Order: sequence, then C-alpha cells, then structure tokens
Amino acid sequence: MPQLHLYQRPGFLLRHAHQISTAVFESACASVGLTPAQYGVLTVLASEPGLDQTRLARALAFDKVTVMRVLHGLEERGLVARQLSEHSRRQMAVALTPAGQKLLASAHEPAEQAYQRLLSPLSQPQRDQLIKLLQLLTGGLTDEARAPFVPLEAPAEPPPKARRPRR
Amino acid sequence: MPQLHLYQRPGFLLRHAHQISTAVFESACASVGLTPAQYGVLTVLASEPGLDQTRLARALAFDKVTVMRVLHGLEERGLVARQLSEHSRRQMAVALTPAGQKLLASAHEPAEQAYQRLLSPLSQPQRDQLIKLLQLLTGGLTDEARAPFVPLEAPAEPPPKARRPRR
DNA sequence: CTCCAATCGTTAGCATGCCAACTATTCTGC
DNA sequence: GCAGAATAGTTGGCATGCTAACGATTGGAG
Repeated sequence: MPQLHLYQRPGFLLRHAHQISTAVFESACASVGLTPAQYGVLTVLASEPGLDQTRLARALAFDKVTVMRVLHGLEERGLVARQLSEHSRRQMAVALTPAGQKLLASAHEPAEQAYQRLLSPLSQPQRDQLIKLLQLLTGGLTDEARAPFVPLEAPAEPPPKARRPRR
Repeated sequence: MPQLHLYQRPGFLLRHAHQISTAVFESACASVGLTPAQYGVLTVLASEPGLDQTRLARALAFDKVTVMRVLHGLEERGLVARQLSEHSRRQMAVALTPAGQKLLASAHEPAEQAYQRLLSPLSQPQRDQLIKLLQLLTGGLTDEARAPFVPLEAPAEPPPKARRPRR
C-alpha cells in the first residue's frame, strides 16, 4: 500500500502527462476555441493544402474516423473546406479557408504559451531530453499503434508493395 | 513544409506516446480483457479496499464521472462490488470481489510485458530518465489538470481549509 | 477487358475524459 | 439548532480515439 507501483509505470505517467497537456492547451487556447486535435489538423493543412483525409490522419497518427469528425466540426465553423479531389472521386481534398488561416495564425501565440507552461517544471536541458526520449519512444514503436503514423515528406509508396496477400 | 514544427511539440509527442501506450497495453492484456483505465481502478482498489469513488478518482487523476462508468462496467462483470459506506450515506465503498482479485492477479504479467515493450526503444538509463522527467512534469503541474490528483497515503485534509468563499 | 483486392470515406458503436447541472447528504459558522 | 455551503454520486452532453462494417471507386493481375 505504500506508494503504489502504478505511479512509476510509464503508462500511468504518460496518461497523466497527456491529460495535463490537453488541459493546459485548451485553457490557453480557449479564446480561439481550438482543441489540440483541431489545432493539429489546421497546422497540417496549412502545410499541405489539398491533402486527403486519410493522409491527413496518418500525418497526425489519428484514426481516419476521428479526423473526419474533427473536420466536420471545423467545416461547420467555416475554417476548412472539403471538395472532391481532381485525381480520384474517392478522396476529398481538404484545405483551410481564409478564416481558418486567420484563426490558426491567432492560435500560434496561445499554443506556444501552452507549450511553455507545460514544460515549465523542467529545466532547458530536461526539456530537450524529454522531447528526445519521447521521439525515440514513439519512433521506435510506430507499428504498435493502431493508427499508422506517416509524417509529412514521405509521399512515396513503400517499395515492397505486397499485393494480394490473402489475409 | 519540411519537418513540421508540430512534431517537436511536447503536446503532440505526449499524445502520440500515450496512444501507443494504450495500444500496447490493450494488445498485451487482450486475453484478460482489461483496458488501462480498468487496470488502474482494480490496482488502486486492491491497495485500498472500501475506497469511495471520489477518492478513487483522485488517486488515479480520473474524472469522477469516468470512474463511475468504469466501475459500472467492472461491476457488471462481477469484478467489483459497491455498497453504501458505513460512515456516510453519500459515499459508496468500492472493493474487489474474489473474481476481481483473481483477474487482477492474472493481469500482472501481461501488464508488465506491455510496460517492457513500451520502453523497448529506450536503454535502461533512458527509461529511468523518462520516468523521472514525467514525474517531474506531472508533479509540477497537478493543479493544471481538471481532475485533481491526490495520490494514496494523503488522507489528511489540506490545512488551509478556506470555508465559504463565495464563488 | 475483367475480376478482385485494396483504398477512401462514411456510419454505428464502445470506452475515455471532460463540463455542467441536479439530488441527497453532511458539515460549518453563527 | 439552523441556514447555507461543501461534498458524493448521478445524469446528460460534447470531443477523442478506437474497431467493425459498409458502399463506392480505383488499380492490378491475368
């Protein structure tokens, strides 16, 4: 009963840290009314206008269903526009509207403040260390996540395009 | 567009790491059918039988609504029993059933494996470092979270019991 | 050219995590 | 002892994140 082992587990600590992270972000961005997920979507779209939903999801390691729901909310607020891609009638080309660009710009300051406040208990070397460790951990386990993570700047299809493997 | 700044943000990294953490845990514990939240609840209850729901929530930094829903699921599976506290008719005393104790015991191995797999991309010093940094971060920001975190072994009320502050 | 498999978006449904609001109960200050 | 505040549990609702399943479309192998 003294000092539960649970509190030392990385799973518990990551969950708790993530919880605090979203709370800090949402409090800092309450004025612009953006959640972390919405901010992420807008940020990626600002970098890659016309991206389709599946690639958008992969760029954020989101589930495609989650991305769709977030996009619907942003579309209703007029921050994002979706239209059928010119290449394929299957996929949607998503892009920021002028209002979306404007809102995203006004969100950069609060987002940066949230980021600073989140790391405020750590010294600068500790912050760098934490970022590095998290990148190592996530980078080494991309295939463990259910939602695939394919960062931007990786448009090429994987060479081993195994076709027709009966599952 | 090259290497989005977003990918260096602690918020994004924490979210991604937490996502992987839950995926690894659920995959490892699929045989016993426990999610991280359920495992946390059972673990705390094993350590503090008869705890009420609010204190249980605080021990895990969960919202009390979340705890209640998790408890309902565990109660339906016969892993947990709730009854009115003897001290107060307001609160419920929650405890593991024998089946709950048994299931929790059988979950320890898979949970430990998940924990090892999650940290597998890191060396031992890096693992210790990550745990330490996460504890520092979460410990320094407890009041930022919406759900208060009051670890076990802290039953005493806070001395500055400010009463009747009209909000 | 024609199947058949892969892909894209969508819907439905489950589990977390949160807030706001409500009822019942307990406690505090006077 | 009493009024009012604080607390415990509950309900309803919103946003994430996931799986499974489904139609529509595209692409590959023959």
